[in-house]
Amino acid sequence: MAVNGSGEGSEMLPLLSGRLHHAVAQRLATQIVSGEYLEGHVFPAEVEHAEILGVSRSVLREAFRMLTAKGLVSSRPKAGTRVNERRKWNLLDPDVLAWQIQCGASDEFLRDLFELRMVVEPQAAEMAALRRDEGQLIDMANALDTMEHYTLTSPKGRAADIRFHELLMEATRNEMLLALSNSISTAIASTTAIKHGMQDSPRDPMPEHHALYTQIADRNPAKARKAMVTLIELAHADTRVALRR
Amino acid sequence: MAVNGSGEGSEMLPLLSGRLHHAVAQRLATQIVSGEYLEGHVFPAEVEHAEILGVSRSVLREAFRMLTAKGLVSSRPKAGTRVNERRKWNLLDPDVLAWQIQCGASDEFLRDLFELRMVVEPQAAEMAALRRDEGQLIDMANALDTMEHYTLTSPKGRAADIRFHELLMEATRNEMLLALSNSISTAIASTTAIKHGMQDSPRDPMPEHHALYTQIADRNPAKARKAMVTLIELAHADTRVALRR
DNA sequence: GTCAAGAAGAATATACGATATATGATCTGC
DNA sequence: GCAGATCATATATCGTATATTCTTCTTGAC
Repeated sequence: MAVNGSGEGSEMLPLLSGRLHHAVAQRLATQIVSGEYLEGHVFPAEVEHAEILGVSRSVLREAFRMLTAKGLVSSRPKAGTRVNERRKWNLLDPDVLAWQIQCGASDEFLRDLFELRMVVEPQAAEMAALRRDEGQLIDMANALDTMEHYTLTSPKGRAADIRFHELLMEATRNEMLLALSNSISTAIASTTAIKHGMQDSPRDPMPEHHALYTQIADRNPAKARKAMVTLIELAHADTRVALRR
Repeated sequence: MAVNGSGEGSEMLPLLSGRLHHAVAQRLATQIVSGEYLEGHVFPAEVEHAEILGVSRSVLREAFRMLTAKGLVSSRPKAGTRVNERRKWNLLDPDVLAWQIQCGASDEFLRDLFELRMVVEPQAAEMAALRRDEGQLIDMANALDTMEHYTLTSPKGRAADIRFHELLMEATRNEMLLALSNSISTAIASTTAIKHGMQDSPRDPMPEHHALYTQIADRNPAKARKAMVTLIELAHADTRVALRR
């Protein structure tokens, strides 16, 4: 079998959770987004690289396919596989977003992320207020209830939070806004987990959520927008203090 | 060798342009987004599927890795590989976007796409007007010049158009907005190519582009926003008539 | 007799290694 | 400076072994 031969390989593969190629891809991706391998870096030749990592070439190749699909690397015969310039990365890919947060989000990253939210979500709140149907409204109310009950300190509460925003985006009846929201949500989820993983009591996020819900229920686009702006501003402030800036 | 054995394989692989796995991935992706294989569809077992397509299993697997990375499919042992529900697709991935247009964009798709542009780009124009520097302004002017010279009927002209919007997004100094714009641009580029591939004279798009440029040069965020709104509205109208709706 | 829980089996993706080919960057010669 | 040869490299194929998990059957209890 010899997954990790003699004294050889790095063998810090993260405990081999699921599929191997996925683990390898995650490992390489993390090293890339963390800046350990910077733009233009060429990886060792496949055969050598494979035995360094202690996996077969097929696994390594499939891992690189995933990274290629997300724009992180590109490989050409003879030239080898190299790290792409940042502008080629699929920054909105959920995985890429998650990896970046996992590797310690930079100040600029958080600024850009919340700025993007501020561009998209207030407008989306307007649209949701105009287009939502009764079923979505009920689901949103339920999501808020479970969110209030479990609070953001528990995974269930955070899931409800995500579900609420997802329903809101669903109410815009625009698939692409929904996709964008999904990407952002997964990113935010990580920061939220960090934020509430710390003990210094996080502020209660329910008031602004209820306010937003009310405006959407009332079909009031202008006020829904303002409520969303407030919500994002508070979330941004919370995240900043939680990450000590 | 035996890429396509006896009377067997489908062998309609699109002329084997670049890498094989890429071609296979594109073929499968196209069939998925076109609705030929709908949500929940399970593909044949790897061995069988590979010989149906006339490629090796490794190639097929690597192709599926790419599709998995983009959320189109997911595969588990014993269960096989199946098409994911649409809400799991990375709709903002440049490739996914391009594939969808290539397969004939639906009305809803175009509506969503331009709605997304209308949400993001006017705001981005505001930010660009406030944050652009002189270098970017010069590059934008050059892009407009070449765009005007070659017109949108030539690839060079279309490239200049894309470059102009890219520079605008770059001027927002927000990496994620830039990434989002890149995704949208590639999608729009395809429609633009179609639009100007038809003879019924396309309207001259330069006036609104120059107007937008002027407002950004003047650092006037409010007017830049309005100029962008106008530009998008016109583009949307053009696309709609070009695609006969 | 019906239903639920558990165990045996089978089909499948996953992983490994060896080998052959095509590509393109680099060097060589003119 | 340009054309061709060279050689390392990604690419592609095949055969085999393993791990997973869905299916099905059995077993047991109600």
